[in-house]
Amino acid sequence: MDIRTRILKAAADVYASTGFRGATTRRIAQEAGCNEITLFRHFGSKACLLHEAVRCAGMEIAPTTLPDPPRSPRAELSDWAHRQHQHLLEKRSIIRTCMGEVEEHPEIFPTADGATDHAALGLTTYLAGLKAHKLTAVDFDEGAAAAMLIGVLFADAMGRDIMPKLFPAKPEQAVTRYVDLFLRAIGAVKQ
Amino acid sequence: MDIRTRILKAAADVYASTGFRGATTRRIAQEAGCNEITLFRHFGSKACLLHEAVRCAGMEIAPTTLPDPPRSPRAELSDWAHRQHQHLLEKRSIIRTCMGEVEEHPEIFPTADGATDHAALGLTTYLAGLKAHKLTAVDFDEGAAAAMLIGVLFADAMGRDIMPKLFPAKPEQAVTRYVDLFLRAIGAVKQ
DNA sequence: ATGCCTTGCAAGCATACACTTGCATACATC
DNA sequence: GATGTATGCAAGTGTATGCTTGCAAGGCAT
Repeated sequence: MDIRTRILKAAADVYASTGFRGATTRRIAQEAGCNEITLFRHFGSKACLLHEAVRCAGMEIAPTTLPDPPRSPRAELSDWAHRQHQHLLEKRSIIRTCMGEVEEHPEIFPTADGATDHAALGLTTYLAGLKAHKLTAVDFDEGAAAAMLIGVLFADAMGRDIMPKLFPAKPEQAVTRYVDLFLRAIGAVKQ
Repeated sequence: MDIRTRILKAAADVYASTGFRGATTRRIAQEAGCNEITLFRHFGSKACLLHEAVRCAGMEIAPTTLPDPPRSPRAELSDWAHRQHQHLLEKRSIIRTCMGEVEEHPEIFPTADGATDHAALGLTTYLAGLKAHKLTAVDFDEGAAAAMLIGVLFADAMGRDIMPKLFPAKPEQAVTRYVDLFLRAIGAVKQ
């Protein structure tokens, strides 16, 4: 692997587990298996390195999309939710660290082009499509509904390892149940 | 105010905005308006001080309870949800910091006696009561439902200031909509 | 072979940190 | 008045950190 890539990965890992202050240049260099100076030669400063490392770590996402003409809400939403949850679960460490430091280092937080915003937009559009195609029996606010589904997926992925009482079920089972509840909440027509 | 209390409050504030490493004894002392040594004389070490400060900051909670024989699900759940959300919103800073550092400092994270666990238990019990009293039209998993409502309240409170696209509505309006969706999800009987 | 480019090594610098020591000052209780 | 207790001030210790400097070793193209 390229040394630059190795450094970026090491920086993201160390940052995820120790935060900005804890991610010392010495430790990142050790984790990357290179000399400390090489970091500075490549990225100039610790701040620039971490900034880019977090940006790249967030960019690895393969954004799951929902079909444009919705056909089978249950199947499509279930598939989408499981993928989103899986992704959040894998990245939970760096996401939690980023969120914990967003007030001190807002510039390091991937905001506008973040995956979550993208996911929210996609889901909202999909839900609007559901209504347009008469696949729901009741009226509801797409924005609130999207926030609700994404919210519970997010909270579950962030909290299940540290608050096991709140999320006792296994990940896949839990997500399936969330989707079930969600479908009923938006009055999805059974197929 | 007692100096000990002042120090604890200052420690919690500084910790909430800068994390464990960022919460230097100098800055805490400055924030508390006392000498740095006083911290050590009272609490022995920075770790002990922060541990107790976070514990106390989390303990300030006035845990909102749900009525035992449920009567009006919409009114009761709405009231409860708004209170929970308000509380999470007020404490979002320290909660985010705690979550971001839970892997590095698990001992500082208020777990078992935490408010969230308590809230989850109370809500689960309430939902079971709803089913027992035939106030719901469909069957559902109380645990998953509780996680869903708490999850979205949590995600909203943690994320609305840093991901405004995901949570565009005003807090109270958003919570009301979550509760509406939730009531439909659990098939709550209209009253 | 020469020169360039990347990387490594050793050492160091200025700063900040947690924490300690010694001493002085106030205040309250006896 | 004497004594103990809580707090403050000044100074310092050892360590860690971000970052720099100087120099050498290796690969690679000309």
